[in-house]
Amino acid sequence: MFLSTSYNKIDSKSRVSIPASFRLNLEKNNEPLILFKSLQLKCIEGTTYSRMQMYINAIDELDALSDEAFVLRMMMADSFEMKFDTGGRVIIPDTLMNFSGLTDKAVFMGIGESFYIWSPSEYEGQYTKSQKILKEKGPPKLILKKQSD
Amino acid sequence: MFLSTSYNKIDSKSRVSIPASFRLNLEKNNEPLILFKSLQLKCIEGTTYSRMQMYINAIDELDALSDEAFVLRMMMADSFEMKFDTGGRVIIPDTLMNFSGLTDKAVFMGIGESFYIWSPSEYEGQYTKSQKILKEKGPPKLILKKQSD
DNA sequence: TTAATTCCCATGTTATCCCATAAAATGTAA
DNA sequence: TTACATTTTATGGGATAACATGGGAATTAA
Repeated sequence: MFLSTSYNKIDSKSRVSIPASFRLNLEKNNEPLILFKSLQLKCIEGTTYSRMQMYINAIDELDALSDEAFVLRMMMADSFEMKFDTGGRVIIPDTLMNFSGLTDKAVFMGIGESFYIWSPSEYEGQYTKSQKILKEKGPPKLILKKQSD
Repeated sequence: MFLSTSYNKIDSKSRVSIPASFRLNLEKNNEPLILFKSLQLKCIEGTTYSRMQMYINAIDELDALSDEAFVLRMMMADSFEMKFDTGGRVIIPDTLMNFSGLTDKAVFMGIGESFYIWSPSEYEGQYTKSQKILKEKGPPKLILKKQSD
């Protein structure tokens, strides 16, 4: 799974190191990395090939002519399979750079099954927001159950 | 299970020994250790990989746009998988050190499925507080039941 | 040719590994 | 119980490997 947060530099060639622990997680499961525009937030989302496959399968469950299916198909069109260089870096496509407002620094934020890539300023804002929610509403009440897969 | 309390030193490299009994509990079940920011308290929380996996699974069950999911994702971003050196130590990430106010001494406090890491002063305060509540309200009334999983 | 892209190697920093020692706990025999 | 040996823990420091990053050569596209 993808955990923890790290700041990495984006160089003049749009190259950025994917955090080693994220890479390890992908290699361990022999999974290519997919980057795409987040549907809810102003950031890039990264995940495994097989989780992306689950999204695609989910589209088939929807009414093919519905707005939801339309939006999801558009998301697929803005998805990219990444290739790593020998140093563990990828080149972020321009459309994703522009969409997320990335320039020279990227914040990688592991959220379990996937991760977000933010511009530092956008990240700060979201983090503050989460702290505020936590303070106002308290921690989420969860019923944990052992997974069954 | 994580039980009992112990004080350990944090050295200049931010290394600290995880109490042997905690380590044994992890090794016995072949579980990696995860450290993360407590949602309620000013301390670090430690738990098993598989328990963290349960939290992640819970995210997918929630509405993706809900506040609960948002806070849980941030919790993942503030979580770290630890690697032990041959002496049973881990390096505590800077963000966790700062968040919990740790400097050169850590108090490990086992609470069953997970454990807390406090700065000594914070620990003292919490301990006194719990004693006070106990004195004022008396012992909590519990309904014990055998676990069924 | 001129960009842009891919590949490869160099570097400083940081984390990880490995060995040594000290302290504590445990065990054993008188 | 005492005295001593053995094992397990906690901790310190230095060597080594890994990581993030910069830059240049080779390759491809326009």
